[in-house]
Amino acid sequence: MDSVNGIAQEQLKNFIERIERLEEEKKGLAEDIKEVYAQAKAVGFDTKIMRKVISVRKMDRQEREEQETLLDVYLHAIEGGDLPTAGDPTAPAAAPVTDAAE
Amino acid sequence: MDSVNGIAQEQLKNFIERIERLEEEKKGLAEDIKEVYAQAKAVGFDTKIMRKVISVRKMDRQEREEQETLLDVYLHAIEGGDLPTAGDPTAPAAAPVTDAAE
Amino acid sequence: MDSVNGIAQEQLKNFIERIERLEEEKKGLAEDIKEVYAQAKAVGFDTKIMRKVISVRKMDRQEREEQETLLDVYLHAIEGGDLPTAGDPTAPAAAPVTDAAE
Amino acid sequence: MDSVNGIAQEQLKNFIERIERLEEEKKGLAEDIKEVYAQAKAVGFDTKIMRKVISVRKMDRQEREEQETLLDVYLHAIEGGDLPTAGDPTAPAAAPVTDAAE
DNA sequence: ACGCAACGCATCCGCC
DNA sequence: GGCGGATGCGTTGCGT
Repeated sequence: MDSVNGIAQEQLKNFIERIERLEEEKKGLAEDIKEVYAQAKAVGFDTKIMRKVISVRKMDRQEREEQETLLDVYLHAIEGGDLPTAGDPTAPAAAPVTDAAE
Repeated sequence: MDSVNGIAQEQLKNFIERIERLEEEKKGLAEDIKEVYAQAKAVGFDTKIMRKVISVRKMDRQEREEQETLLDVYLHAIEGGDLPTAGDPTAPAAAPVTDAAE
Repeated sequence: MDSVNGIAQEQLKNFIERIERLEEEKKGLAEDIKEVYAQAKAVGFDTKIMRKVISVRKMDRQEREEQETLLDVYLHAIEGGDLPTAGDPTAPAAAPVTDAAE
Repeated sequence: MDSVNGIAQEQLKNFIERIERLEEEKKGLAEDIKEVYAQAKAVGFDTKIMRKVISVRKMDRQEREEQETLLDVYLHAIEGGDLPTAGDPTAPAAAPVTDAAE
């Protein structure tokens, strides 16, 4: 029993150390980012606006991805044979797919 | 004028791209961390407890650091000569209140 | 229907007023605190150091609390019977890593 | 000298304890506020919207206050005789009045 | 005017 | 799928 728990303990220690290591690195990157902002400010840029710009660009990217995903869903629906009977005009190929929207 | 603004614009672009790059990496690390937790959970560890352990260890470290900087600040105050001559009622920069804590 | 919405509205009004009242008081306390610092400064204390001292003491308290809750969480895990029978490799909720800290 | 520093220490201790006490109360109020939001949520209100409402009302109040202050400044300027020669359109009634700022 | 710290907000993850 | 809690981000205010 001792050896078993010992193994578990060793495992746990490893997990925790890995996580702490990764968080260290993450923290380091956060500091790097701060520094870049500081540099930008030092040469006269308005960091507040920069942040806005970055966040907008981020949203754009997210939006693009969402649309790609949506497209994938459509393509899948077609391939999968979920396609409504061809020739039936009342069954739109590009139907709501409501859950994808939410 | 065009060239001047062009330069600034170039600079800005560089700053923003650097930041976005760094944030990408940061995001990657966050994902790595999540994954480690997932692995730990998969072999039976309680992630909630793990998180608690990690946060406590983190606080330990932070507290040690804080105390060090507090000490620095004391020393600085003394060295700085801001310390009034003893007997001057207007003065002690800040006496140790350690015993008051308990 | 009118009376129903009227009731909800009344309720909402009460909630909001209570919150606003509480925030007023909070703001008042913040001002009191500022004032105490001002007094201390007026008689020659270094407020920067005072702030540091207070923050360190705060961290002390927080750390103590965190450790207590961590302990609780350990006990809970044990009591809860979630603890696997010793020898079950899938199991230890989270063994004490105290020695790993140093 | 010992007694002098002793006095200062006592004073410092008092200041710090007063501040800590006040911060305790502040924290208590913050918790109360959270609780009220929780209650509101429990009976079906959207706390996000509530927050918006409260912040808008706050801004309104601030705006009103700003305007009152501005009015005071005007009145002061008139009473104080800092008023530019009447009839001179180039000398704005709302001139800097720097000391009013303090 | 600057940097720092507190606050509130939005997001995300885990739990129910 | 909703809810609560935790984390990280951005904003504001304070002190220097």
